[in-house]
Order: sequence, then structure tokens, then C-alpha cells
Amino acid sequence: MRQEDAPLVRTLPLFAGASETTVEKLLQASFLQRFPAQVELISEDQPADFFYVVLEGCIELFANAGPKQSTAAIVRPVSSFAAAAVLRDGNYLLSARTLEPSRVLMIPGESVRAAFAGDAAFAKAFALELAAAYRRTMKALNNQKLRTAIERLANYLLQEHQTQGAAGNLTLPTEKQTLASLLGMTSENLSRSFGALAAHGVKVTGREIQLSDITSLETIAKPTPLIDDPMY
Amino acid sequence: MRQEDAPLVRTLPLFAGASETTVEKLLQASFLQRFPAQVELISEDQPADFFYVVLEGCIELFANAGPKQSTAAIVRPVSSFAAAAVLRDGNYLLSARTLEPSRVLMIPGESVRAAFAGDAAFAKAFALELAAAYRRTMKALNNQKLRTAIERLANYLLQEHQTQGAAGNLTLPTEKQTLASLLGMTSENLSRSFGALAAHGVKVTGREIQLSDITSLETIAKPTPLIDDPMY
DNA sequence: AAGGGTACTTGATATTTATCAAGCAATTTA
DNA sequence: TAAATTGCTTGATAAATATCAAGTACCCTT
Repeated sequence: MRQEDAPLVRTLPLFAGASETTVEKLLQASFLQRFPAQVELISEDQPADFFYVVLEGCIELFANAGPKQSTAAIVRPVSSFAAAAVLRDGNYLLSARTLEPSRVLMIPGESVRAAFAGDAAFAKAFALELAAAYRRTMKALNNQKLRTAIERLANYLLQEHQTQGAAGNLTLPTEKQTLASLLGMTSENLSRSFGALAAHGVKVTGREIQLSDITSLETIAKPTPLIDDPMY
Repeated sequence: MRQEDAPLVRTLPLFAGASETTVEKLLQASFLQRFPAQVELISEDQPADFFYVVLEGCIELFANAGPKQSTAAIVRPVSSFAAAAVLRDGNYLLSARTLEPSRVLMIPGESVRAAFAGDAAFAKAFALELAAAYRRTMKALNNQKLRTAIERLANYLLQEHQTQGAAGNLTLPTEKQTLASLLGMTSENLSRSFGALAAHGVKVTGREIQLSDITSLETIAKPTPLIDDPMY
């Protein structure tokens, strides 16, 4: 990667405690790439050559099975993906595409494993990233198995509302079809679920959402930190 | 833990490359415990005091949300759970109970984090354990979102059939209600799904299952290594 | 500004899944 | 051994979700 980008990248939490030489070696082998929207960065079942850190924009991780497709996660700055695949030196489990123009740090798997072996602080940071991914996924699984579509949507809105400042409104960060897939339902079902939540103070205008009755929405959502708190 | 148990425990893959002193320190602080069936070892939302390695028996990991309950995983020897919670020094995301009389190695979180920081080989082995858990969970999420109940059951049977020697028959390792919860359906639905698979050579006698038409079952299941191969 | 494409919504219907209720079977307990 | 408990199955029904088919609104391009 280019020298002038190095200072920015060094501030990443992933590199926080790592030694100068570790970071040096990692960055020397890495690529800091810009991609336009709708580019497929990786394809499931391919050898995991790179570990990805999202610096700007937004990446969708998704899985295919026959004609069906499911969004597993949306990755936003500053976060990463493909940690498990790279550590195991295996294949990607998910495909990834940019949803917006994005800037991504690509670190070769080889380099990641070398840094993991040689620098305990980096190893800890990397493993914590992996642990965070594990917990997000487990929460998504519980969300899917224990809740109905309307409950998942209600909880998503409450969480996004919180993230965006709890000002009584929020903006959907993705297209509704992507949100539907993330929440494990069809587009049509998402549309109707929004309709059903109108009775609980949810007003939809394109991607703009107004929440006028949080209490009522929480009654429907029954949120629990074990599933809905991103920090948990 | 007792001295005479040490030799057995030292052969664990988790300790394979670790230094003598690392293993020594870990085991000194650990407990090798036997539990009868149906004992709740950990409860979700509690501080993650111990990392667990299952040496004998069988542990169910499950989540609660209100009156509902969902089995997230069944852990068998030699495998572990609570890696992410312990590394983060956070709270358990899942509860755990023994399904059979079990023998479990309990390593204090403190000790795990110390060993992780001080021994690169242990750190690698521990992170690989975490990576395996992540991928299992992601596969379970895709399984749940991309497939119907019958497809999930069909794939489960094929996988278990493979694991148990591909001899045309298999034994369900748990009660059917536990299997139902693991596969994300009700008991009643599991019963009917077995009924539906009778047309594809699946004969059920208690926990004994006979598969007389693997080809037909695979047509229904449409297995893919990305979801169904435990090694992937 | 017009046209074309895409995302979204809505309605009608089918499928999947859950719930409720009863009964059966196996196992445990007294 | 009898009773009781528990796990499982089956039937009837309800709820949740997906599918198919239009239709509408919006964005993008020219």
C-alpha cells in the first residue's frame, strides 16, 4: 500500500497494541483498495487469500444455496470480515459485495497468520475480532429461531434508532430488499411487517422512518440485551 | 485437578503445541469435573468465569427468549464452548446443560487469557477453536435461513449417517425434542417431517433410523459442503 | 422532460410452520 | 405390578411466511 495511507491505517484498533515491526510487515504486504458499489469482493468456497478490514463504505456478506440467497451480515467501518477463514487457511464461507463505494484494507492471509504467531498483542486483537463476529452470528441465529418476522423488524428498528441517536427517527442504511434478506424474510413480508408496525407508531417514508411510540414498539419487540445489544 | 488425570488432559489438541509451563499453569487452576445428566453448567448472561472442554458425555447449548427456548448446539468430545465469552471477559451468551453424564475440564477465564497472552501456540489453538465455533454457527444460520424444516432434517440425517459410518442406518444421539429445537422446529413438526421422509426411504423406530434410499434423500436435501460438511 | 428500469407495495393464494388437544407408548416411580 | 410421568405422535386448526401477479413510485439516464 502507499506510504501516505499508512498513518491512518495504523490507528486501527486491530493494530493498537502490536509492535512497530508487526504493523510494518502487515502493511507492506497489504492493499488499500477502493471499490465502486455492487462489486463482488469475494466469492464463497474460494481459498481465503485475504483478510478484509472495511475503512469506508459498506459490505454485504451473503450465502447462496441453489436459487436462494441470504444476507448474513452488513459490515461497516471500522470492522472486518473473513477472520475465521484466513486463520484456518480454508475457504470463504460467504460471498461479499460492496453496497456503496468502499475503501478496504486487504491483508494477505499468510501475513495475518505470521503476525498472529509472532505478536501476542496482534493475536489478541485478531482473536477479539473473531470473538465479536462469533457473538454477532450467534445472536443472529437466536434472533432468527426465537422470533417472528415482525419482532425481528421491531428490534432492528429500535437498535438502529439507538445507534442513530435516539431522536425519534432513523434512516435505513440499505435498500429494503437487503434489509429483508438480513432479517430472514422476503421483500413482500418486510413491506407488510412495516404495515403492521404502523399501529405502533412506525411511519415509513422511503428510507426515512419515524418512531412516535417507542414504548408500544418495545412491547411488540420484547428486546433483550443478549440478542439486541451490539456491545454484548 | 488431580495429578492422575493430567496425562489424559495433556493430549488435548488445544494443548498440542503449548509449552510445558503453559499447560502446567492452566491445569493447576482448572477443575476436571463429572456431572450427571440434566445439570445446568452455565446460565446465559452470567459472567464467563470458565472455559469448558467436554471430555466425555454431551452438552446442550441453548438460548432463552421469554417462554421460548432454542438449542444452539450440541457439544461432544473433544470440543469446547464459551471461548468467545472468556476471551472477551464478558458474559455467557448461552446456557449449557448436560444431556448425559459428562466429564468436563473447566479452565478459569483468567488463566485462559494469561496463557493466550504468554504462549503463541496455545493462542493459535484457542483461536482455531473459536474459528471453528464461528463457522459452525454461520453454517447453522444459513441452514436456518435458506432451508425448510424437511430439508434441514434430511441434511441432518445424511450428515449423521456419514459420521456414524454410512452403513445405511444411524442412531439419533439425543431426544427428538432436543433435535427438533436444534433444527429450529417444534416437536410436532419434526414428527411430521420424519413422516414426510418415509417416502424417501427413511424408516424410524424410536431413535433408530434406517436409510434405504440415500439418492432419493439427497434429492430432497440438496446438501452443500458449505453448510453440511463439518470439516469445512 | 420522456422513457426505461428498478425498487417497492399490494392483493390473492399457497405453503410452511406453530399451536392446541388428545391419545399412545415407553419409562420411571411408588 | 400399578400408577404416574414423560416423550412422542396424530389430528384439527390457526398463524406465519412465501409465492405469484399486478400495479405504483422512484430513480436514472438520455
